[in-house]
Amino acid sequence: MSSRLKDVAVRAGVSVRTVSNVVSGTAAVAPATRRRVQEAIDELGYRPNLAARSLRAGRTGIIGLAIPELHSPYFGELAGLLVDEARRRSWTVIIDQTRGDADAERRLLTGGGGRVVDGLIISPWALDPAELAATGPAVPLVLLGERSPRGAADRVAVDNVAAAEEATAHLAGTGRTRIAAIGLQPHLHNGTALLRAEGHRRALDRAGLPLLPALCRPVAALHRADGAAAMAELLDGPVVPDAVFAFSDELALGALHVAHERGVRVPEDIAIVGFDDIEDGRYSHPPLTTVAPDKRQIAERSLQCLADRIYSPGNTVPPQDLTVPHRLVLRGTA
Amino acid sequence: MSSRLKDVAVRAGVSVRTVSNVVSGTAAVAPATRRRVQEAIDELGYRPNLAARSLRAGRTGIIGLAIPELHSPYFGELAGLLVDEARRRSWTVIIDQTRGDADAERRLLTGGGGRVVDGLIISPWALDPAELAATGPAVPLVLLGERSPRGAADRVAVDNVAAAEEATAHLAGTGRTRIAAIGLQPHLHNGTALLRAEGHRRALDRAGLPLLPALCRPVAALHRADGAAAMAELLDGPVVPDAVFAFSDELALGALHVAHERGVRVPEDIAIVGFDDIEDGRYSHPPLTTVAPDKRQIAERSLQCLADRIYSPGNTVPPQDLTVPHRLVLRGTA
DNA sequence: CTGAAAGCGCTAACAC
DNA sequence: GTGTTAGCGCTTTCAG
Repeated sequence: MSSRLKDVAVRAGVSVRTVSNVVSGTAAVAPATRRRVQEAIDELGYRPNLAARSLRAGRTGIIGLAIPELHSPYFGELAGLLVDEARRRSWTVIIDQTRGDADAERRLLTGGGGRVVDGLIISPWALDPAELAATGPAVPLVLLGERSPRGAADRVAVDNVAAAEEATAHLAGTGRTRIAAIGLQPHLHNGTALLRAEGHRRALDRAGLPLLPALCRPVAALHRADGAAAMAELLDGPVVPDAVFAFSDELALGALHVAHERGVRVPEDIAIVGFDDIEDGRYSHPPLTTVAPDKRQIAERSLQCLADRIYSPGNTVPPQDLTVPHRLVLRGTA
Repeated sequence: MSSRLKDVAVRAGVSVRTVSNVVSGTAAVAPATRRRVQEAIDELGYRPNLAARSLRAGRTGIIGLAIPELHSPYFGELAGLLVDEARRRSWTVIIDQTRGDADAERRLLTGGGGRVVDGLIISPWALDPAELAATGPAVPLVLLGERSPRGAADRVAVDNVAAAEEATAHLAGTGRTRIAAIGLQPHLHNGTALLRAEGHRRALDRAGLPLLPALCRPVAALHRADGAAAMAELLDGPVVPDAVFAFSDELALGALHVAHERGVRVPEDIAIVGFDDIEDGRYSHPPLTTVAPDKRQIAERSLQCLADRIYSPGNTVPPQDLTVPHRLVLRGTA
C-alpha cells in the first residue's frame, strides 16, 4: 500500500541513500537528481515512516503533556498555548488526562507501558511531593505549579504566595474585613492550594484581620459546582463574609452564581477575586476580578526547559525553579 | 542508558524470545522462567521501545484529534471525552490545533510530514467540502460536524437542522416575533453554521414569522467577543430583536454579557438560546438555555468508526453518516 | 556526489 | 517451552 524509501529509489533510478538525502536535505544532491527523485516522491505519494525514523534517531519528536482535566478552561487555554509553542519547535504534543488519578500520574512518570515521549510536562495533582521526588522519571520532566522537593525536575509556576497575598490585600484595601477563602483541598496533596492559603493568611496578618476558620472553605474539586457549594455554605454559616478569595476562577464563578441566586449583590455586599484569568471571567456579570498568570510564558519556559535537557542529555545543571509573572486584573467583582 | 530486551535476556539467562513472550503475554512461559525474567525486568527498569514496536507492527497505537481550538470550552470538553474513551481502547491521542488554518488541515489529512497516527478525527473548519472530498486521506478518518460530500470519511454529528429548528421554534413558541440569529460565517466554509441557519429559517417559516436580514448577524469567529459584538450591533440596529438564537454557547454568553451591560433584561426583554451545552452556561446569570449535543456519544461513536476501519483495513463499507442525539435544555435565558 | 550495508529494538516464523 | 534469526523503514558510516 504505502511506499517506502526504497520504492522511490527504484523509480528514480538512484539509491536509497540519495532519496534520503533529498528528503531530509542533509547532504548536497545534484539538481537533476534531486528533480528526478522529487518527481518519484510525488508520483508515489511517499511519506516518511516516523516509527522507523524514531527508532533510528532514538527520539520521537513527541512530548507529553499531562494535565488533570482538559475541559477545565485554565488547562484548556494552557494546553492550547503549549501545543502552539511546541509546533514552533517542531514537536508534537501528546495530551494525557490524569483526572487527578495517582496511578495515572505514576505510570506517566515512570514511562510505564513504554517510552513514547522525549519529555514530559506534568501538572501533578494526586501524587504527593515525596513520591514525586522519589520517582526517577524516565525522561526530562517539567512540573507545573507543584514543587518537587529534591527531585530532578524543573518547575515553572507563578509565585503563588505573593499572588494570593496581593489578591487578599486588595480586598482588605477596599475595606473588607470578613474575607473568606475558597479552595483548600486537604484530601489531596495540592501544594498550590497550600501556597495560596499561605498568601491569604499573610495578607490578613498584615491588614490586622483575624483568620476565621469558618471562612476557610475546603472544596472537593475545583469546578464551578464546588465554588457554588462553598459559597452556599458561607452564606448559611455563622459568619457571613463580605469578600471571597477563590483559588481559581471556576470556583469564583460558581460562587458568583450562588450570590446571584441568593440576591446577594456583587461587589456591593460581597466582593470576589478569582485566580487564573480564564476567558469566561471576562464575560461574567459582573466581569471577574482575578489574578492573571502569564500563561504564554508558562508555555514558553516549560518547553525551553525540556529543550535544554533533551538536546543535551549529558546536561547536569540542577533542576531549575522558574517563576513567571502574574498581575492582579481589576474588573467588576472587587 | 536505557535497557533493551536483549539486556533483560542476558541478565535472566534466557533468549529475547522468552522475554518478549513475558512482556507481551503472547505465548505460554514456564512459571519459574517467568519469575526470573520479571525480576530482571524490574532490576533493569526495562521499558519497551514503542518506536521499534510500531515499526514492527505497522501501527502506532496513536490516533490524531484535530480541532480548531483547544481552549474553546466545547472542544475542550469533547477532547476530554475522546481522550478518556481512547484510553479505554488502549489508544493514545495526539491533539493538533489547526487554529482554523486550511494549510494545517490539509497537511494533517495528507499525512504531510510523516505517518504517525493510525487514524484521525478532525473537525474541519477552513477546508471546504470539495477539497475535503478530493483529498485522499492517508489513514482512516472521522469528520466531526462537517459533511464530506462524496468523500471516503465517516461523519459523526447531531442533526443540526432539526436542533436549530427546535431552538428557534421554542423562542417562537413563547411569543417572540423578532428572532435574531448570531453565528453565520460567510467567509468560511462553515457547513455547520449553514445547517443551523437553515433550521432557524424553517422554524420561522412554520411560525409564520419573516426572516429579517437585519436580524441575521455574521461573526468573524465563534468566541464570546464575537457574540458580544453581534449583540451590540443588534441593539443598535434598525430592528431590535426580542430573542436571539446563537449558534454556539460562547456566542450566546458574549451576547448575554452585552445585554447586561446595556441594561437589557434577559429573558424579559430579550430571550437567548445557545448551542453546545458547555459548562459555563450552567453558571451564567441567568443560566443559559441551550441545545445539548450528546458529547459522550460523539466521542464513543467516532472512536468506534476508527476502530472498525483500523482493525479491518480491507474494509470497504461505504462512509457512514452517524447522527447523535441532542436535546433542548431549558434554563433561565429563554 | 552516490552506492552498499550495518543496525536502531522489537516480533514472529521457523527450528528444536 | 525456548532459542535463532529475518526484517519492519530509516539514517549514516564507509567506500568509491
